[in-house]
Formats: sequence, C-alpha cells, structure tokens
Amino acid sequence: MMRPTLAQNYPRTGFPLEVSTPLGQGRVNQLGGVFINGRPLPNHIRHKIVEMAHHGVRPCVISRQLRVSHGCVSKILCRYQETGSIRPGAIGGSKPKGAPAEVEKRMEEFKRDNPVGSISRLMRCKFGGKMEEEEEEEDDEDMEKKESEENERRTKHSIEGILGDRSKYPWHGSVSLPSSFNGASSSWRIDALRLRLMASKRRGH
DNA sequence: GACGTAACGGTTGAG
DNA sequence: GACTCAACCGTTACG
Repeated sequence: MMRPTLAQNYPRTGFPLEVSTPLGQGRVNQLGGVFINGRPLPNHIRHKIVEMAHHGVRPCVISRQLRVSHGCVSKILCRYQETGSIRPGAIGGSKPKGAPAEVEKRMEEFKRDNPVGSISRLMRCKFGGKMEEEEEEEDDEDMEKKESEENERRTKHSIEGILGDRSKYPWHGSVSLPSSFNGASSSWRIDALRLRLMASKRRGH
C-alpha cells in the first residue's frame, strides 16, 4: 500500500502538534487526543475501547469519542479478538536466544495436536492456569497498582500524567468477550517484516 | 463515512 | 554504563 512521505504527515517536527505540558511528552493527534509516541495508551482507555465495542458501539464512534485514532482502535480490537487481552505487548527487550529443548519439544507437540488458531492463545489456556476474564480482572488491579507506582517513579513518561485527571475515566471493570468476535488481523506483523527488511538492507543484501 | 492496512518514527529493555 | 537490536507502540493516510 502506498504511503505518503513522513514530511507530508508531519511537516515540521516530524509529528503533529506537541502538547505544551510540563512534561513535554504529549502530542495531539488529529482528533485532539493526547498520546505519547511509542508508548501504549493507558489501560483504562484500552478497556473503554473494548467495552464500547462490546456494547455495539462502532469503531469510528469509539475513535471519535475517545479521541484515539481509528487505526489504533482497530488494532486494539483485533488484538483483543486474537488474544483475548487488552494489554499491550511487552515492549523492548530481547527474546531468549533459544527456548529450552524441552519447551520447544512441547510446543511442537502442541502445535501438532492443535493445528489451528493462535498457538499463543492455546498456550495461555494450557499453561496460564486461569481463564481469560479472570486473568484480565486480576491483571487490571495489578496493572492499576503498577501504573500508579510507575507514575510516582517516572511521571514524565506517563500519558496518565499528561491526561492528568483519571477521575474523568471512572469506567473500570471486567470485560467479557463477545461471541461474535472472531477472525484475526495481521497488520502488526508487517512491522516484523519491515524490520527484517531493514536489517537485511543494513547488511547490504 | 467507515474500516482495514501500510508505513512511519518513537520507546523500551534484554543481551 | 553505553550500545545494539528487536520487540512493541500509536499515528496518519491510502484504498
């Protein structure tokens, strides 16, 4: 798919309006929402997106209401369909160089026995021990704790700090997976391909 | 107008 | 402690 040059997107700074917060981290998207480039949306926003979708609110409405780009709404909902989790993936770090042989063997066996769908989801069911929703709820509390700790530690990097008033988003609770949710998207796999391409370019191939 | 997707720059953290 | 690399993020714009 074609894409305009970055200069078209972000003529001057390489990004849209920067929000003049004391933190100097926030940026404003086209919908007027505040975001931190490279950082996940706050958990309660992600929750809200999923819940609204669950209630039949259309993605475009969610996008406008929460002032989150529709691409992001789409991504979050697709991820939710795929994994059953609203949480962002683990950012940063490196994968272990190699899984222990036993683990690899088990994964192979598991793949053979379950030749469909997302292995990760199956793995979660098999080894995670908890049901998705239950896990999600507990994780939320955990996340909330972690978030506030995180905020104290480094408010500078938190969109919560920029958005400030969390009481604006009183919504909190568990979300059940709509049965109509089915299917998958592969949009973010492109990133992996892209990086591979970049790496091979760097190596001169 | 709504939606899915591609391409991008940025952030993060293990190694 | 500084650096690299590969994972993720949310954005915009195209189709």
